[in-house]
Amino acid sequence: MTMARILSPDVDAVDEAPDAPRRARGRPRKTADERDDGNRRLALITGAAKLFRSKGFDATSTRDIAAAVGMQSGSPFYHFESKGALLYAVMEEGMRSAIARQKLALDRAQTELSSVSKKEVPAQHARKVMTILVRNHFDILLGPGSDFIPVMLYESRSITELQRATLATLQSEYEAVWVPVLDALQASGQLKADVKLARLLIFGALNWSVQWYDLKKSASLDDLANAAMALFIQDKK
Amino acid sequence: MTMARILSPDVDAVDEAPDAPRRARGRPRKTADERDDGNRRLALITGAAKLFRSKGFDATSTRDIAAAVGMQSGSPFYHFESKGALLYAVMEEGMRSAIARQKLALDRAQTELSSVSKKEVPAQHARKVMTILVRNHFDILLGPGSDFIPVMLYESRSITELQRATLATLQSEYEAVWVPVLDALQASGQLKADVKLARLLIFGALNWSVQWYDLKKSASLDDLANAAMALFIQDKK
DNA sequence: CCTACCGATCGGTAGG
DNA sequence: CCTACCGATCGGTAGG
Repeated sequence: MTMARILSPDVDAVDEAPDAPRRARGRPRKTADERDDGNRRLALITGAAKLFRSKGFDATSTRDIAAAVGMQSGSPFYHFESKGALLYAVMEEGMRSAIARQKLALDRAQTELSSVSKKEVPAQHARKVMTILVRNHFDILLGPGSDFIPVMLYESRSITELQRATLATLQSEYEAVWVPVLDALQASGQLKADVKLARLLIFGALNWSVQWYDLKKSASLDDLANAAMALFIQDKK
Repeated sequence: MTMARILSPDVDAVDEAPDAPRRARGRPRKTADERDDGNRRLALITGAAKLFRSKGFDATSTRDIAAAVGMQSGSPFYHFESKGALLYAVMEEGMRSAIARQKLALDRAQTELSSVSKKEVPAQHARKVMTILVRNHFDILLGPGSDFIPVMLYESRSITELQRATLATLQSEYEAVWVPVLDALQASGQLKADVKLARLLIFGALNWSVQWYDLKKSASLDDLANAAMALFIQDKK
């Protein structure tokens, strides 16, 4: 899990500072406390994400969040400037994690695919990559610990324009991976719609699943991914 | 516009009551006032819809709504029991209007289609009907006065379970029209995915457009509908 | 991190 | 529908 490192780079940086004021050397307690600091921050983000997703940002009080991680009502503000800063932290962490997971999924698939058929028909290759991307996206949206991205998708009204702009950069990074794949699919006749609109519509279809998907009911994430592929991408004949 | 009648059936019913207590016969002022009552109620719903869509339900105060229609802070509660009741009224009106508009669009298309080709290939027919449905759906989501359905789609967390259940009935009515069309498209090989999942994914793709569609930018609603059709529905060859 | 607290806002109501 | 108002809740802070 790279979450903690991504979340609070500053904490790690201070860890080995040469002239820490009143920190006795070799006292393991302090070190434990510091790591705890990061954990508390992370706990707040995780707890907030869960509540923001289920109740919405506005309907969640900072007291709710504090209680969820076993703090008193004022304590979250020791870690975050404001409720909005906490929301933004959830979203940014969600995007960084999503980008990392997408890279990982592609790398994993890359080695598998290339070992099977080094020089495959480009159209077939594009289809396989697209399947990986879709399946991974469903995992990010609906899999275990999937509160961050849904919060980002459905609560972006509550962050500032500047924060939205920063997030947009990360979102572009995430979507950039899809563009050449969609281009290739269109070039081979497997995707008929305008590529830009197709991308928006496809993400809509996937992202909306947050509204209706129920783990306990029938369809698995694999089923979902297969249905989405069958719907969007035509067979190359 | 059938909105007013749909919204407050009770008002119309009382209008001709034989023994209205202190209402002088033939005083046109009173009649005007009563019609105004309906207008105020409708104004509240319309104003609330606009605010709920742009700021969200929780972030909109009943004072905001009152101000938007030129009332004092407590006055909305003369027309609605609670803020939640106002939200629900927006949603229910949105669904009833959407169902009515969908029927209208289909009727209009029906006469056109049948005059051109009385006995058409079923596959071609299904495709045309689907195009009508998609285009109409975009109109409901993004066209003029399109605040009601977006509010219903994105604020349903804030209504009660019972209200959600009632809305679900209306939503089923709306979606029921799509089912045979999708079945026909699948039967003719123009739709490859599982029909139920396809329906959910397609509605997702359409509904998500609320998040990104910008009237001022490039694509028209026709463009959108065409792109969606090209993406989901394959050509019958 | 906790305790104690503040100012602001909010949904809603009584009484006209 | 307006005026005046209430109780509750909320984000946030000071001071330890």
